[in-house]
Amino acid sequence: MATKRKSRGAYMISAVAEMYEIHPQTLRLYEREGLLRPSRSEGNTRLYTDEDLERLEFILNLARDLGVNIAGMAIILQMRERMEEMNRQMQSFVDYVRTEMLSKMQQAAPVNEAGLVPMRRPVIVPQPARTSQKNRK
Amino acid sequence: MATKRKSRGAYMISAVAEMYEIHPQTLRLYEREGLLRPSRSEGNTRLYTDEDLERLEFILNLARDLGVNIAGMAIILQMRERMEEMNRQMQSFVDYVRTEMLSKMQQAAPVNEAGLVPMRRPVIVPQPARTSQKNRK
DNA sequence: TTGCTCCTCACGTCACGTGAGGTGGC
DNA sequence: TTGCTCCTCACGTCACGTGAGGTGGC
Repeated sequence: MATKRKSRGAYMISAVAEMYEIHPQTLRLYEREGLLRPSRSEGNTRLYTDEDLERLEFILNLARDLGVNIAGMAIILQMRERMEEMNRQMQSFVDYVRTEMLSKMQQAAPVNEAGLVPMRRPVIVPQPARTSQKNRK
Repeated sequence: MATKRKSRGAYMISAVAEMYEIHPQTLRLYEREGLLRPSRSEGNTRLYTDEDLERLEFILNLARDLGVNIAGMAIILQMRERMEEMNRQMQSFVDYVRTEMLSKMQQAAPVNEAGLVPMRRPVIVPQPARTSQKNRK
């Protein structure tokens, strides 16, 4: 399951099926249900990119290890994307505040940088959403 | 489904079953599977609070309208809690930054408050997680 | 007693995964 | 031609929801 991919190519369905020990029909099923969207060759053959495979690994974790059905996987994938977006916005805001406070402070009355952000500020450093639910119950 | 509750009491299983048109056995099933945790009376009778019912509404939305199975619901409920926690932390950080910048600024060189937070700052006001997935495909 | 509660066991239905069968392009 | 691809149809299994049946306390 922790299979690592190195190349940047695209994989045909039988290669993916073998890598993940999954039936080709199941891959087609997941696509029909909207969980995966591999591109197609000119001859209409599915081509799975590394990004597709990362998504597939997440899906297989939900399906096999956790027993989630397709409807649940669709929602969970969507929530995962929202959490990742929230993390990005949070990080961008934190970065903004750091630089903005720094420049404002120095402009007003120069202080050493460490003093600008008090050590007792709320801990908000976001843990990436990633695969963390795997480790819970 | 948008049933509103006003009282602050606790409900026995048949009352909840009637309110939500759900079989009492299904409520017991959801509890056995860990989705709901109603308290019990001294005589061991389940007592559903308003908080339990809010959670039940969310569960029924997932089960009936979206077709999510129990394993999926458990994960989605867990992710919902994490998103709510992230929103709280985000809001607390925003509040902190506002007050802290305000005080620092005024302490350094008094300015009108509107000038402290530039209008072009990143938009990060978090939409509450709530039931928003309902409105997406 | 009545009408609720608790529990366990069992069944019908449906979603998911998989297999078969037939087609077509590199 | 061989070995892949595409597709549809159909079946077995299992989870979910529900019903029955028997118990006990307000």
